[in-house]
This record gives sequence, C-alpha cells and structure tokens, in this order.
Amino acid sequence: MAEKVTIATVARHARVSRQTVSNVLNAPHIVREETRRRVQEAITALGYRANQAARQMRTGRSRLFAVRIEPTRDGINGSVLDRFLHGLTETADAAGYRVMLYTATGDDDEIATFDDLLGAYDLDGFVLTGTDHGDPRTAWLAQRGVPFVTFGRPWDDPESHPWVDVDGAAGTAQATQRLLDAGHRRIAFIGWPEGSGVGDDRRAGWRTTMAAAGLDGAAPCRATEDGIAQGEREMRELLATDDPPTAVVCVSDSLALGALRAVRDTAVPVAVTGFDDTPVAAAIGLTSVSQPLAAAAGRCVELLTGLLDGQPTDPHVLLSPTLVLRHTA
Amino acid sequence: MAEKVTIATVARHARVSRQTVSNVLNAPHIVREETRRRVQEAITALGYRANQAARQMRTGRSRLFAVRIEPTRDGINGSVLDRFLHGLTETADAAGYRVMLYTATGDDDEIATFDDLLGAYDLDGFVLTGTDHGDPRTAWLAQRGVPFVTFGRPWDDPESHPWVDVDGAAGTAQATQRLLDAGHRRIAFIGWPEGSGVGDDRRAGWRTTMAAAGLDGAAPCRATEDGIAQGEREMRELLATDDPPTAVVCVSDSLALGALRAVRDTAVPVAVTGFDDTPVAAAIGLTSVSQPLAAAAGRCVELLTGLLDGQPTDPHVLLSPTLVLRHTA
DNA sequence: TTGTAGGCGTTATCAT
DNA sequence: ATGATAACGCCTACAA
Repeated sequence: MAEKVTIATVARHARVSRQTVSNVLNAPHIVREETRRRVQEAITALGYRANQAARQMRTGRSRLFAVRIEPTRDGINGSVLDRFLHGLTETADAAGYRVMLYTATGDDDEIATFDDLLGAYDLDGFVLTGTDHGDPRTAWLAQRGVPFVTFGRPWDDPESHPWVDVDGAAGTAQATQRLLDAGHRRIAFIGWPEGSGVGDDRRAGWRTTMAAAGLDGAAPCRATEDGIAQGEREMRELLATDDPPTAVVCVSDSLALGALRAVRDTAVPVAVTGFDDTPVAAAIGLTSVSQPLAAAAGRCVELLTGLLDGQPTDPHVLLSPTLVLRHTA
Repeated sequence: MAEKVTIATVARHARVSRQTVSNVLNAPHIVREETRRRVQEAITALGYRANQAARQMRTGRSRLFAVRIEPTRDGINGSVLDRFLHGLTETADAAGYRVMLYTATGDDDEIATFDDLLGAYDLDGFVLTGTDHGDPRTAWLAQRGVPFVTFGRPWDDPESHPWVDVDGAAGTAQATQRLLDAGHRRIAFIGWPEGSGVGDDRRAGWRTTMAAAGLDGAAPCRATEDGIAQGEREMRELLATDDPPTAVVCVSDSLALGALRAVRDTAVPVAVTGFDDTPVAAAIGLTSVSQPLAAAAGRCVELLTGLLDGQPTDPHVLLSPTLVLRHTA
C-alpha cells in the first residue's frame, strides 16, 4: 500500500503547482506543451488517479449512472436486460462513467430510490428500461431536471424526453414478410393484450404487412399474457379453427415456444417466429427477431453524456432489429 | 431541487451543533435521548441524506462494492450471473451498500480495473465470480489487503480467502442418485475437460455416487468443451457403443440440451439431467440442478460487510443445490 | 502560464 | 453531552 497519491504528490514530482496538474487534467489546452508532458509523465509514473469523491464534492458531478436491475421474471426475457446492461457498462466505461445498480419493487419505490441515490451519490443520470404509458418515473425525473434516457419510447408523447428504442414494428414486419415470401398466406399473430406500447407496436408491424399484401382476411390475431403455456393454448385454439394458419408470428419467444409445442403435435408443418432472440430461441432453433442491444446501450450512453455536456444530440434514436433465421421458419 | 440540505441545515433546524447531528448518525448511543429525537425529527422533516462523497473523503470508505459483469457468453449460462447480480444488489442495498459494475476482457485487464476503481472510488470491496486454479486476481487483492469475497471456491487452497460456493458434487450426486432410484444402472457423465475446479467437482459427485452403488464399471465418462453441438456429439458417440447408457448426467444445461437432441432420435428413452436450471431448461422441461443464487449472493454480502466491520464470520460458505425434476429424468 | 487562497460536507480530535 | 476546529483531495476564482 504505497501512500496515497494526490494531486500534490504529482505536482511535487513534476515540480509544478497543484493547480497546474489540475489544469492538465481538466483544461489541457491552457498548459504549455512541455509542462503538460512532464505532468503526464509524473501521473503515469506515480499511478495517480483523480479521487472521484473529492472531485464530486467540488463539482457536484459523480460520473456515475444508475440502472435498475430487475428480478429476472420468467428468466427468458431477463437475458435481454442482461445483455443491455453489459453493453451499457462497457460503453459508459469508455466514456469515463461507471454504472451503479439498484433494485425497486414498483414505480413508487423506484422514485424513492431516485431520491436516495441523488441525495447520497449525486448521480449524474439514470437509464430507465421498459417505459409504459403515463410513466410516473419519467415525470418525476423531468420535473427535477435530472438527466435521464429511457430504453423504450414514451408512448404518450415521443418528444417528451430523450430515448432509444428498437423498432418492434419493423421486426415483426420483417418476420411477416419473410413468411409471405416463403409462400405462406394465412399468417396469425399471437400478442399481448392491447395497451402495452411494445406489444401494440409489434402487432402493428404484422398487421400492416398483411394488409399491404391484401391479406387482412387471412390474419387471425390473438392476445394473451406472456408465457409458454399461454402460447401453447392460443396456438391450439388457432389450429382448431376451420381454416387454421400455416404460420404464426409471436410477440415474444415465450409465446413462440408455447406455439411450437402445439405445432409439434400436428401433421402439417406450421412456421413459427418469436421475438428477442433469447438464448432459448438459439438453443432450440427458433427463428426470432433480434434487438441490437449493445448498440442500443451505446446510444443511451451517448445521449446521456451529450445531455451532461450540453451537446445537442438527436435525442430520439430508433434502431432496426434483424431477423435471425433458424429452423422454425 | 430545494436548496441542498446538509448536516448544517439539520443542526440549525434542531438547534444543535453540526457535530451532534453527526453523532446521532454515527454514534447514536453517546447522544442524549431527547436531543437525538429532536435531531431525527429534523432529519426526516428536511429529507436530509448524508452526502457519500463528503463522508467518503473523510472516512476513506465509500459503501460501494464492485462486481464484474461478463459478456454473456453463450447466453445460456449468462443468466446465472444475472440472477446472482440481482440478489447481490438487493442484499447489498439492505446492508447500506451499493453495487458498481465493471467489465474486463481478461485477468490482467481486470486487475488494472481494480487499481482504477480503488484509486478513483475508494471501493470498499469486490465480489469476484468464477475463480479458477491459481487465480491472479485474488492474489493481487489479497496482497494489497483489499477486502473481497469470491463466489466460487479457491480450488488450490480453500483457506486462502473468504468464499461462498455451491456444492456441485452434491448436485450431481443427487441427480445420479435419483436416476439410480428410478432403476437406471448404466449412467454416463458428460463433463468438461479435467482441470476446471467446477467441472471436476461436479464429475466427482457423479463418480462417487456410482462407486457407492458398486456401478463403477457401468459409468462411461466423456469430456468436452461446453456447447450444445458438443453435447449432441458426445451423446451420439455414447449411444453408438456396445452397451449404451440409459441415462446421462451433464455438467451443464448446454451439454444436456445437446444430449437431448441426440436422444430424441433414438427409440429407447434415455434420461438426461443438466446443471444450473437455466431458463432454457425450464422452457424445454429439462431436469436440472438448481443453484441457490439469491442465497449465495446474500452470503457474499454478509461476508464482505463482516470483513469491513471487523466482525468474525465463518469465511467459508458451502450451499447445497437442489434438483429440479422435470420431464427428461 | 503558473501559484495562492478558500470551500465543498463530513467526521475525528479536542475542549468545554 | 455537546460544541468548536481542522482536515480529507479537489477545483474555481483571483493574483502574480
């Protein structure tokens, strides 16, 4: 444990004042070339690292972002957040920020945590995931002028705050088109109940694609809560109709997995596509729409740092997903 | 957005000195009952929160732990870390600590990050996951007296530092015993190559159980890298032998998934068990050994906080996994 | 371009 | 039991 290396140690070593060292760190352009080099050398030689606590106390900024980590619901969708989180940490790191985790049991609890975090750690910003209609969290943050970005559009008013999202409609449209190209005509959709922004968006992609092909009439649509069992049930009912579909686009891998089970029992092959390209999909060969999570995370960091530096960045980013073709479609 | 509430604000409000407020916070017992109550009231009334940066500068402690988030390798095993991380964040929270994330591309890079983090944020401790033989990271931390806990035993010397782990051998033993009870006699094992602590441990559980049943001769054992394709190949080779196994215990869900594919083509039903109870296992009905990840995370935090408070806690915790029975065995 | 003098909010030390 | 004072490491004035 070498004794602590402070800005003073560096100054002494480089035979300049502490202020000059600070300048080299925070405003390199105002320091003479040669002096700067000498200071830089001292910094690396001594292994100096700016103490964030001291810096934060003076500047009020912590170079820290906070992200909520969710309780891994059914575990299938959990991996999406997991991948996003990794991308976020990596990009933030590169931008000189670190990511702090927190948990919350609901919106109110999360808002209380905002308060806590802001008071105790002077957090620079938040990255929220999974926003929904009339989200109280974004309102709270916006009202206090706390910088934040959401991964997921604000469905009520797209202009209300910076966000990054993946174009779900484009994803399902792609999947639907692919089935169309393969000769399918009766293509069903199994989605979530109306009212969730994400679910409605994905359904719209399928619906418009079918309509564009003049196939509205051949497009049975079901809605259910997420889950494998639910997917299986809906698909069975679909198959039991007079004119059963030959393909189905599902709003999630969970539902697609269930549909796949129902389909396995039938003689006629039915094509199935899912959404999110989760590990499960990869493992069982399910064709699925893949979100560019690392890119999304990167853009979130970009937006947030831009906000903090007062740089004007386009605050709304919509990324395109890609269809990963496997055995099931 | 109200003006900042500091210890001075509270002191004024409660008509005491700043020091008394500090005492109420850090050494309540030395403050008179009535004074303490008055200060507490002021604290809640004003919504005061101790500023961590200032506290840290004075005490040198940050109430921050760091954990590495991995690049979600094949995604199947990634979910294990994900669940662990969530448990960690929750327990740390309850203990008044927060979790900071970092990434690293290798051991050396990770050590460099330790240095960074320690210098910049005065981190209180690290939680390492997935230790292996002769881990340079633990050596580095230990040498500098940095508090840390590993999730995973140090295989070379169990006494060298505090750890929490799950008894892998007990898990595979349980799985094997269950197959024995079901009447199986020829039970194979598909594992990882010798040399990984975790893999060898899990193999040992199977081997000793078979030996105890006097079935050493009926216990074909294969080793391969992790992966679905690898599992399928090994299982096919196993099935092609003169006296093929009627059941197989796999060291991971990935391998089990592959084995399952090989087995689906055969006429004779072959029982398969995996390890980690990943979402994939749940989705396809694979019997698997489940690790108590939330509990493990909790014990990690317990050990670490104990270390920091100088409390003597048993520094070695071995938890038992449970077998989750599903369709495949 | 470089040096000097506060002060950020907290806690430890020492008086009272 | 309580209060005054110094110090943690850094950055932002201002002076040289």
